[in-house]
Amino acid sequence: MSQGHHSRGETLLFLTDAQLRAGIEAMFFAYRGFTADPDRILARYGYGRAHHRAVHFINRWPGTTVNNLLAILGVTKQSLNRVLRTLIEDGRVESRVGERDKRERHLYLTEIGRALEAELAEAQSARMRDAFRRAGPDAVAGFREVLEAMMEEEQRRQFRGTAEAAE
Amino acid sequence: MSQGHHSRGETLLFLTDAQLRAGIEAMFFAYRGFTADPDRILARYGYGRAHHRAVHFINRWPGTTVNNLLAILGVTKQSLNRVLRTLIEDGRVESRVGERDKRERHLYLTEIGRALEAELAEAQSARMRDAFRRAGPDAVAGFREVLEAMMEEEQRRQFRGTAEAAE
DNA sequence: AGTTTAAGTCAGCTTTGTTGACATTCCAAG
DNA sequence: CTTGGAATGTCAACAAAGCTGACTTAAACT
Repeated sequence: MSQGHHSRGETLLFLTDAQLRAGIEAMFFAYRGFTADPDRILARYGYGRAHHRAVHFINRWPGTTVNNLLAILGVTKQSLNRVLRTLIEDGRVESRVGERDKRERHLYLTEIGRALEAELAEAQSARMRDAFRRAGPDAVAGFREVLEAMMEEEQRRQFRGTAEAAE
Repeated sequence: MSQGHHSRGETLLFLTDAQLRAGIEAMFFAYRGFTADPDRILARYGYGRAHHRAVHFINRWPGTTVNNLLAILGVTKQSLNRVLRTLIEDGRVESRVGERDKRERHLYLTEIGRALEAELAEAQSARMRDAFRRAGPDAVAGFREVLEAMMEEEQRRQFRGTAEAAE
């Protein structure tokens, strides 16, 4: 059992198995809380988490192509397509054939699509804001650092892209 | 955008939409990284995330009953049962009739069940340890605080239970 | 004796992932 | 110019893992 043996001049962390396991369980429980509010809203519309993710990232990058979205979401195109199809049928997403390259489809939220996105974002932001307020500014910075360090390399690059585009 | 502004007193935080959205996306990407390694291992055994969760918590609380596990995992018994049945058939989990109350089944990992758990835990811990080391001790404390604040009330109580039992 | 509780089963449905096959479009080599 | 391959997106079918509802069995409680 890895005794967290301190060490190094720099990091000097006692990381026992118990601490790591607590971190793992915290991720599990927190992620459930994180998705709970949107899930309730989505259920009212007959949507699932996959719809939420699509709507979120289309809102984030209007005009993105299906392929772009695939790379961000990390699912197969067939899986994304099903979700996209229902959103388009319901008039929440618009798919425009590319002008330069007609193979591509550019995706946009419609008026009611934006309304849905706003409703979901507000619910999720409220919980995040609450958690941030309770934990305080220093904790928030640490939270972000650890999460970023936990991503796969490719996701980290994507995240940095979105995060700085956000400022 | 979003100047973090540190007015103290309590926790005055300026939380812009961009900051909150970055937090939301960080959770999304980090959770994917968090589950990526175990997913690869599970696939080799023909298991899924549901099996991982069951094995994790049975290891955590040996002798726990089916009902306990249901409360922790937050799924229906039909759903859990399917997973549990395959784990028992494969000889990774043992189900013992309760001595005090014979209606109950107490769950334990077998030798090979513990081996699987250890393999999964090691992979997930490695990434967590790495993230913790890179982010540093203060960041880790913040990470834990924010995650705990993000859980639903009931999950938070459960987590505190597991976390302190861990120390 | 009658009710409640714990566990499990059967059936059927939904969401969201997967592969495989296929149509359309673009582009570049011949 | 044509043609063959790569890129993009769609359709079909299947699997994992959630869900609800109805029910059984055994044990415990009152």
